[in-house]
Amino acid sequence: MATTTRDQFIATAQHLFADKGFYGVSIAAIGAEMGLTKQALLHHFGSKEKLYGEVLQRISRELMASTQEIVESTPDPVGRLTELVLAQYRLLVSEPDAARLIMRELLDNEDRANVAANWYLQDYLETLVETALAVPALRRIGRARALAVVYQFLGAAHYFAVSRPTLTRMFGAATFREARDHYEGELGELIRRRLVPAAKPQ
Amino acid sequence: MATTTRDQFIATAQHLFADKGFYGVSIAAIGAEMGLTKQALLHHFGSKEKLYGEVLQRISRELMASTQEIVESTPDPVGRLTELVLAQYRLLVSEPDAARLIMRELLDNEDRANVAANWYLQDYLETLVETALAVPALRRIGRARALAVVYQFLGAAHYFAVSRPTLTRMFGAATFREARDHYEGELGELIRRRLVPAAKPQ
DNA sequence: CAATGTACTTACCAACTGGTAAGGAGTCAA
DNA sequence: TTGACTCCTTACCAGTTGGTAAGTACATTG
Repeated sequence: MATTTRDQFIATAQHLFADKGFYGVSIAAIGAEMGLTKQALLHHFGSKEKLYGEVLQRISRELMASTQEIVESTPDPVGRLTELVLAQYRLLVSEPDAARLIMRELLDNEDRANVAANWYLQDYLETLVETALAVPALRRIGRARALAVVYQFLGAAHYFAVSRPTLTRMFGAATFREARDHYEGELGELIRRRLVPAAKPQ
Repeated sequence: MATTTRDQFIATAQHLFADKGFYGVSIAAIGAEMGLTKQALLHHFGSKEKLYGEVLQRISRELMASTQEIVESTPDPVGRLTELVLAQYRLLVSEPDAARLIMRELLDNEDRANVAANWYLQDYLETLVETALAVPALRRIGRARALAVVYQFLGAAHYFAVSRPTLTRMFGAATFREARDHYEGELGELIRRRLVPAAKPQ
């Protein structure tokens, strides 16, 4: 409970930036959300961009942590690849603000602070590709094509993690919840089927 | 070539909005991009939001067009579902600005003008789900779970359509191009494997 | 030629943007 | 009790935001 004002700023900013994007949120609005003035924010972080950078860095660290752990504990490539994606999915779904922010970084294509998020994503993708190339069914596929395969897994995970508001509006809360409850299992199924050797040539 | 100023405004705005988001682009900037003042823009559209709405509407119409056509021409559910996703993928990849804008709409969760994009997406998803439920391997799966399955396909497609800048920066233009060249084929493979009846219980 | 309409301009506005400067209130150590 | 430090404030700034008002330049039409 001993969250410092500084940490609260980061948390509040993460939520607002996820909601409206970097340009959509003013530092005054972030301050107001906490009952403070924007100068309190500037006192702690110096500038809006630096605050944004810290938000991104915190998210990156979180998302990177699980990867290393799985790599070390799961030697079998199929299991490792599956678990790498599913763990990432769980993280993104459990922190939708983080998921949306990363997605925005993917879109923004500006030089701003997105280096932080990209470092994480690059490391993560690199690991996925390497693992994919160790899967028997994918061994002779080549790096670029392996990237295509794992990117589909990641897309299926990340896209859903970002879609709750829209899907809820479209299909209602109950249907969304049911879909969400099945999503991880279905994602596992999708991956498993793709990693299995091709069926006999009909 | 007889593009009116109005159409040019929509095209320019689409590109800039895709790049920086609604709040990241000023109407003055859109005008300047065309060598005009922002009042020229206001003359044609009345307000920034209305322009944004028109951009979204145009994209929605484009993306909706292919769907109906495929539904009518492809009776087999597996083929139809596959083609619905692949056609959407092709469209999104061939118009990355549109893809990025739709993705932003997915994130924004504001009431602004995103109704336009959501109408398209809802119709499209509804069609996907219906088709999925007609696939033998998915028949007894339930609506919500079918939504989960097709959403994975869409995620795999849309996510990649949005990622060129980032992937290029990370892996270089050559690797990206190679991955892109394989992506549609791999996406088809992913879908096919998921729609086939489950393998014999190991 | 006058009238009307379209496509644009300059001039202006209040509100807000991120950021600087300076100071107040509290704590803590010498 | 004095000085220094942290955390926050009010006051202020120049630049930008979306938008209004009013006019200019130019066709089209009567």
